[in-house]
Amino acid sequence: MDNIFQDFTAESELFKDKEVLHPTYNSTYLPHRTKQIKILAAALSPALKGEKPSNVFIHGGQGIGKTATVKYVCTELEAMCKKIGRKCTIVYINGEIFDTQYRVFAYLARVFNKRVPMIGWPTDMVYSEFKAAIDTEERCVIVIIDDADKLAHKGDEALYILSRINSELTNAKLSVVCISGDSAFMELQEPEVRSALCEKEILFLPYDTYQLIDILEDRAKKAFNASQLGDAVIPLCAEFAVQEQGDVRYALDLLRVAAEIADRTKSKKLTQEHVRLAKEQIEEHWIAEVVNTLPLQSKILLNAIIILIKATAKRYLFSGEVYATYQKICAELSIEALTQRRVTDLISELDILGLLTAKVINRGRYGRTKEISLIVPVESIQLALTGETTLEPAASIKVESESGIVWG
DNA sequence: CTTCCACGGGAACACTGGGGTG
DNA sequence: CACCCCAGTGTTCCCGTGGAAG
Repeated sequence: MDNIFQDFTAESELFKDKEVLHPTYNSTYLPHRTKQIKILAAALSPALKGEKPSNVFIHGGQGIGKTATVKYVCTELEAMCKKIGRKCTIVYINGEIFDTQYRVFAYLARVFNKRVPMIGWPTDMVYSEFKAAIDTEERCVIVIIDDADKLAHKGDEALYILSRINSELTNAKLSVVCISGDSAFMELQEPEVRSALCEKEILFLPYDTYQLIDILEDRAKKAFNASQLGDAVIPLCAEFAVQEQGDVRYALDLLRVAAEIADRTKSKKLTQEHVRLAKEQIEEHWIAEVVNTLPLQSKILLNAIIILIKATAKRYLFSGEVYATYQKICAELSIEALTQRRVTDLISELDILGLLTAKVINRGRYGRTKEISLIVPVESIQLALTGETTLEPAASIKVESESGIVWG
């Protein structure tokens, strides 16, 4: 009997260093971003003279090098400060994880060795702890807030406070670098906050096909044994990524997954066909991942939507019918149904996640509603939902066009 | 001009999981 | 220990509102 790990022991013929293709890999090779690097470096350079760097607002689409650029410039700055003996601390905060005012300041305080619980204290107390911690000596603190838009709706108070903290500091100086995938987010801030945080503004434009090819070729050189890489594989990845707004991460994922497929099937060469397969697999995985991490109520809602779509064969659904079906399913499962108000929000969340689109329309005499349509295959969602045992009884629910619901 | 439906903002509430104090 | 304070989350309740069909 073979050992179950037998298949995994073989050295890959294709990969030299797979890490390079991973999204967490920090590349210092940032072609086509020299302009942005220069502007950012100039904005932060006052730190070298013990002056306060400008607050910077960086925006542009997903996976086009914003974070990588900032991290690169900051590492360089830190190194230079060390060399010339300046105190400069750079704190990186991901607004998706630290998404409330309290969490941001608690984390910041902890970075400066204050013992602050991650929950429990009044926020202003946490804030004073942080302030006291940094103001003990002359130093420069640069706070990078990545995905600042994620923080914005629940914790935008934090941005406001950070934008004016310097007036309360005597020794230290603090600057904020906001990174946002959503360019509109800063417009929603109060005018004073906006002008304070946007002393410098840097826009990242999506990469075009040729720039993507550059980046991918560099990584591929490090990741693969060159002879195994088929022609036009990289251009194809680049092309697909351009369709995803020039997302490098997506392009690298494609390349990595394609290579894994080639590896698994023991192919001699990495081909375009592998890339196409990878594209499908990534999409499928993504849907499964998103659907599975949804709260139960959203899964029920999604279930209602696919049942309706399959039963009526309509391209668009209206919120009224979706809610009615949702209620029936809840009844069947003996789960308390949420109110329509709440379900409206859940639908909007599914929209943001990218599983469906929901457009508000007015049907005149027939009122206001949301026009809902899935933007991923019904089968994929159904597949992803099959694991959910709670939903199993719902599978028997049948729907008759407009008139209502019949039990099957 | 009315009517209709549900959108979506806002307040208020219940709960949770942590604090500090007497 | 009991007790109240605090931030945060998910929800309900209330309600003003859009805008084309009738």
